[in-house]
Amino acid sequence: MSRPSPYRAVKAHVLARIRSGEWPPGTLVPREEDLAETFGCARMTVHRALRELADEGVVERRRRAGTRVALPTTRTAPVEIPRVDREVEAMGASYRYLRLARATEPASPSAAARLGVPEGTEVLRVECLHHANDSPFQLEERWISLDVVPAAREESFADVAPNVWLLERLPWSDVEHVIGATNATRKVAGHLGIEPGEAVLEVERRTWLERRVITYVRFLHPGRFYRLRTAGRPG
Amino acid sequence: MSRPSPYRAVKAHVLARIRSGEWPPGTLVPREEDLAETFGCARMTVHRALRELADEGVVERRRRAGTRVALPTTRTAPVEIPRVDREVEAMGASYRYLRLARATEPASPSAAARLGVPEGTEVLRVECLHHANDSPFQLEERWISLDVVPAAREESFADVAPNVWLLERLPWSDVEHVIGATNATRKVAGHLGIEPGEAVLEVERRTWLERRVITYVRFLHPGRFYRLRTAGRPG
DNA sequence: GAGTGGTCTAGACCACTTT
DNA sequence: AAGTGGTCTAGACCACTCA
Repeated sequence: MSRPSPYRAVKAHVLARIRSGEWPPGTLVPREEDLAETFGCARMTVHRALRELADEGVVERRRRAGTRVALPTTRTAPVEIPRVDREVEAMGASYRYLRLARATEPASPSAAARLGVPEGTEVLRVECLHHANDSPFQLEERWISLDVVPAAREESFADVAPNVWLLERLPWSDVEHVIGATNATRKVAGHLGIEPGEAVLEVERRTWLERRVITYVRFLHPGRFYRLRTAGRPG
Repeated sequence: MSRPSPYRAVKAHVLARIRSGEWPPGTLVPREEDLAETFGCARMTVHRALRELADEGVVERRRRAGTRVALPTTRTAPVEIPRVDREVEAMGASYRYLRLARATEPASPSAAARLGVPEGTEVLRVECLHHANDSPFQLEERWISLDVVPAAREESFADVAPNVWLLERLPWSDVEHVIGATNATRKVAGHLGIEPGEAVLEVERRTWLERRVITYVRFLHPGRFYRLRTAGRPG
């Protein structure tokens, strides 16, 4: 262990009491001023420790009412949705990208709804496949709003994956994910090298730049092989 | 809008530059001291703003090297895994819990591995079903380590869901989730009221208390109806 | 060695909520 | 009205990392 800085010491102290069960949910944590005196440090130092614990959902703070240990039921764990190419490489496998289709076309009702544009607006649709060690790992179907990203009209996406291309050019302000499970259609099964009807993990993502949808994308993964993983702590 | 506090103003200023594209990834953000002068505030105030942006993954900071706009590719979005009963109620549906089975039994090899106990150790297995408006919403199979939670031996779980019971009694220090898709077996399909072979969303969760696994649980949701959802921002 | 961020202090005043 | 957290200041010194 290294010497913990004072604010870390305060955090650790409070967390240890909570985890040991000594301070069950609802317990009133000592006032900042008292903790500062206990630890022989400034109130700002204690404040930072408690503020971070509050940000992490470990405690709840209200002026006048003080700081209380939060009910663990209100806490949720973050799940990370990784970028496929990096994930493949992290597994020590070789990554390969293959474009299946690219077309500018009038937005279908569902695509228009998801991109937030009028039906029939010209949008770019790209379909591609990501491989790990030459076996299909992710099937991607993507719509890009040409209003927001006009430069995409000139890009073939034959060699560069759309997510890489987009991320290098555009910042984003909001993102939404929807995760579900579905049965592989014959077409999907053919691309992923599985049997029709096999379960596939479906991740849909919409990305915004200041209220306008940049892109809507649907990823399909073979359910037998692919998992989303995460680890988290309450604090 | 209300008057933002100075540190929020600094955060907003930096975020706006990044989102507008004026500061693309890799751009060097002004030094704390310079920003403090620009905003006419103390360096600590700027520091807090930049520290929060760094915690959120928007910028990367290194001593001597300064603060740089992070590559958006390194950012990930959090997904919240909600508690089922609350989720059902949030949809305006009525929630119902049904215990299917409860038994203390020697840990099978796979259960032992997941709980981190020797094979054959006595563990508690609970199987139950969660309903929304009387239709099955989630099938749950759970193993509880009796070494860590001896009190569970006396609880029937006939009326109280294990997660609620556990959360009211025990704090936790770590959690891991694995999300995948699988095909419903005949038994699973029967419980969930779907056809065998239909895609189901599978969420596995392990919860630790200081290096010891409290419980391992596997949730199965009908893929046709259930989705995990999230929304996030880069900062 | 020099320049950046990381942390801390010992105050101060403000904002909010409960009494 | 009083008590709590929320924020800020104007310094200070330390830790790390690059040149």
